[in-house]
Amino acid sequence: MKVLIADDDAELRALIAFTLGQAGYLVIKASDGHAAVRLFEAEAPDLVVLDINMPGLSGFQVCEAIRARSRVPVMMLTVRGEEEDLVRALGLGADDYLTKPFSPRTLLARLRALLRRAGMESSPPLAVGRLTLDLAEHTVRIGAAETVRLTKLELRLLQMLLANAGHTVSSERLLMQVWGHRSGGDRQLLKQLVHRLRQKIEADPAAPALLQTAAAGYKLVVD
Amino acid sequence: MKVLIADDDAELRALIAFTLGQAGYLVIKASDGHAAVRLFEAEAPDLVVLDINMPGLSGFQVCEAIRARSRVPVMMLTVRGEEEDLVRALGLGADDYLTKPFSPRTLLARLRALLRRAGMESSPPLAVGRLTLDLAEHTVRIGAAETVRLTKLELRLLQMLLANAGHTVSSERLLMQVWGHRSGGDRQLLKQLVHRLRQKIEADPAAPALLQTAAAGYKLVVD
DNA sequence: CAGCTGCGTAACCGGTTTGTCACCGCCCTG
DNA sequence: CAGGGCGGTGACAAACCGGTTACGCAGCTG
Repeated sequence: MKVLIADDDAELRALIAFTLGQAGYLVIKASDGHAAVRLFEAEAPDLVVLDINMPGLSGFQVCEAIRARSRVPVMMLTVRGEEEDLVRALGLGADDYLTKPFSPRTLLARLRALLRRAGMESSPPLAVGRLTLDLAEHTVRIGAAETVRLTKLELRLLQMLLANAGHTVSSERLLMQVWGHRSGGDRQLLKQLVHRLRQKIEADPAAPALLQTAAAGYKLVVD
Repeated sequence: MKVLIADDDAELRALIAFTLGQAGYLVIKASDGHAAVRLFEAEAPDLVVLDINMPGLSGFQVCEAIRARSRVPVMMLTVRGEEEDLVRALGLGADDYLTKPFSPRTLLARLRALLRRAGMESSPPLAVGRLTLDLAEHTVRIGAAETVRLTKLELRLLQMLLANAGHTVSSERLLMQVWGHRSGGDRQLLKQLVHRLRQKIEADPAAPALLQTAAAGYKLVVD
């Protein structure tokens, strides 16, 4: 699931990106309206989060440009009390909005509600490097090879790693994201799950090329 | 267009009723949760506006009761800063919410956006591939074969699958769309319904050609 | 009232998935 | 060099999942 974030406030952008990244979304960032439109066309995100006040094109203009060619869900960010903005944004085809300041949790809840409404079926499989992950079908394809069926947990694990492709993800975080809670002791589970996943996706499971062990965690290596 | 408003604040209720009345909606009012549920059943409104804090049943409980039997759009009203409430409301199946205080204009804009969205979804193609679904008659025809009578639930299930023909629809989503239930243990129901539907529409129910099991859900296969 | 239909519930079966345990080899350190 | 920590591996049992059969209950209808 690819999300485009457009906001000129670098700090807020980073916060949102971090939150969504944690939740398993792939995040693309833009710091002004022109970049947002460009990235939208280049990356075809599944959801767009737009600040209204931006240098260059305003959020309104970006929203309009997006709506001219796509019905992708758009969430607008506004400052409190600018009611005119809301009416205008919704009129332009935005699907929802958030008033700053907001908490990450609220953002996530609203965003999920939006995606649920939009029908997640339309989400194209997310691809990074040679890996193509199809969330709906629970499958991966590696390069041009056969597609492989994954179980629920394997899918979640791979999704997390893919969302942070190239970077190490700590065991603790994986444990948290895949199983939801659980205290420290359960390294064994992760060990097993990684093992099972490697059996499925690695050409030579004994010498992992994709899912590599890193200090205190694992990382996905893509070209 | 009939709208049910449930709020214990008489003044706010009147304001909303006036606003919506002006805008051409037919308004029904309830001052507590029990009345809301009763009126909902008696009047079958097209949209519901629910305050969370009400004597008798809370907005949550009313929302739950409504979702148990209908997919009508629900908008919740909350007081500012009760973030827990928002998350919970959206989790219960509410479609949108407003934070008090809000202006009539905002309410109207959000409400229209909601109806627009709900309205969009009411245009599923009736015929896809070899399948022809007749919503009014509660029947399907497969290819040139006999038409088959479907029950209400079977029809809804098939309608959902048809709307996403060729793509997997998750069990959770189906559960939600067909019964209105919040996701939970009720996989049994879906299992049964799928079984019964297969008996009716599959040439060989033991080897489904149309309604296939997919990872974490089902999909309709059309040529 | 008897029978039918629609639908929720329970129980069972076989296959898959997941959790657990035991053991291995490697590296690090005392 | 012995021992402990850590990741990888294989084996096995428990839990889960989808399909199926069976039953119960409510509402309708002749």
